[in-house]
Order: sequence, then C-alpha cells, then structure tokens
Amino acid sequence: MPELPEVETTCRGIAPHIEDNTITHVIVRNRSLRWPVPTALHAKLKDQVVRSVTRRAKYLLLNTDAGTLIIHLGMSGSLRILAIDEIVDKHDHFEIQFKDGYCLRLRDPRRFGAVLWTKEDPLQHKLLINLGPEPLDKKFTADLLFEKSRKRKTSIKQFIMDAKIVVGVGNIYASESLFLAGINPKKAAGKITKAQSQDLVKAIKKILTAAIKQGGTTLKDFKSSDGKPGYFQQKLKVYDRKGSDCLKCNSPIKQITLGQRSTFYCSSCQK
DNA sequence: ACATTGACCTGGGAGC
DNA sequence: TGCTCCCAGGTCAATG
Repeated sequence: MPELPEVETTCRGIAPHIEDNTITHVIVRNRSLRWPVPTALHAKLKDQVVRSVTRRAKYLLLNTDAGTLIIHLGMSGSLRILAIDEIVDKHDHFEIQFKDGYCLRLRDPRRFGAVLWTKEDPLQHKLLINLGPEPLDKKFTADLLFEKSRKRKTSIKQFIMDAKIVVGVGNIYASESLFLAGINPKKAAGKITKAQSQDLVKAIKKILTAAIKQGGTTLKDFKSSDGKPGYFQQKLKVYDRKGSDCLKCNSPIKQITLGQRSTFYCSSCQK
C-alpha cells in the first residue's frame, strides 16, 4: 500500500488526531520488524505531547520534546486511529495510546516496516541523511536529474527509484511516470536527453500530485475501521495492465523485470 | 562509485 | 478443499 502518496495521506490523516495530544501508553506487541523496535519506548514517550507529524521520503516523523519516533510502513504497513478498545489483530505490532481514548495503531503483516527512536534531529539519522530531494520540492529539477544520470548505465526506471536521486518514486509510479513521459523504462539513465529529463521530472511531479489528491478521498473514511485504499487503481495507465490495450495507441502493454521488480510499459509509445 | 543480488516476512491468488 | 508455487506498493547490506 504505501507509495509516497499513501504515506502522505497517512501523515495528513493522523496529524489532526495526534498533534497536541498527550501520550499515555506505548505498547509494543512484536519487536520484530525490519529492525528491532527499541525497548523502553513507553518510558521515553509517556506523558510526551506530539508536537507535529511530518514526512521525509516514506518516513513518518512523530516529533516530541523528548525526541522523534521514526516510522516506516515498508511494503504492507498501515497506521490507523482507533479507539483503544478496538479488537487487536495478530499483525497489530505497535501502538501509541493517547489521553483522549484513541490510539495510533501500526498493522504490518510482512513486518518490513520500522519503528525507530532518535533524540537528535531526525533528518540527521543514518537512514535519512543521504536521501535525495523530495519529488515535489523545487530542488528536484530536470537539470539535477540530467546531471546525476550522466554515465549511469542502470535503467532509467531503476534510476528514478533510487532514493539517493529522488525519494518517493515507488514501483507503481515509476512505470506510470515513464509512460506519461514517453520514455522506455529499459533505456540507460545516461542516455536520456535534456528534453526527456524535463518531461520525466514533470511527469513524476504530475503523477504524484494527482495521486496525493486522490488520497484526499481516502482521508475521509480514515477513521473507519477499514483502512484499505485502492483509490488510485482506476487511474493507472500501465501498471498491472499486462496484455491490455495501451490507452494511447491500443498496442498491448508489456511486462518485464528490471532490478527484480515488475515493470509495465508500451513499447510503441515509450522509446 | 556503481551494479547486482540476496535478504527480510506473510498472505493471496493461480494452477493442479 | 487443499497443496505448491509465485508474486506483492520497500530498501538495506553484502559482494564484485
């Protein structure tokens, strides 16, 4: 579920419920996520007020006066605001309970997600410090993409999914952006032209912006117990459409593997 | 510095 | 129904 738009949606969805709210309990039901969930989080967070909820790449940052909780949703994680007495699922590994009787509950069946703690500036954390620009930030420009891609032999698709280049472009939106930009995902990153860099940066920004807007719809029923989206599915032009007609030229959409990830494109529209 | 591969997990669907 | 196999929205660490 979590591509960048989903994480952004989660961020916007939970912020109003937990900002300025006081933590009463922290419950770790399963420490075995991608990295062990730190012990003694309860001691660190009890009576702390969540000052703000922010996002960097696909990391959510819960900022308090004592430090910052860094949460990553991995492949299958989701965060919901629930009443404390809501039934606990076997994949509900972690939760923060608040004074108002609600909690922030992390469900993550595959346990690729992470819950980390830092007392320092979270942006200086080992996992965040080397990240590239946010895709919707002014710093993510065609010039930057073009310059960084010179002499790179990797495919343009793997290149834009590299978080050192730009964050937040996941597997779905990489394919979608390349379709919109008319670029073959197999093309060597070092071979894209300046014009293509321009098209691609515009495409990434456009797709992610549109997807975040769609996420706004999910926000509404965020408090309900079903936290399952699927709101952007209807907008996808190539992802998961192998064999279907290209919406531009009617050729069959192809599926290939690049860097062990499924990749979808139109061999007629994308050169 | 870059490219490639394996690793971490569970659940769902396809095929038999 | 049930088994096996394959695939999945992420990304770090190890290796060459």
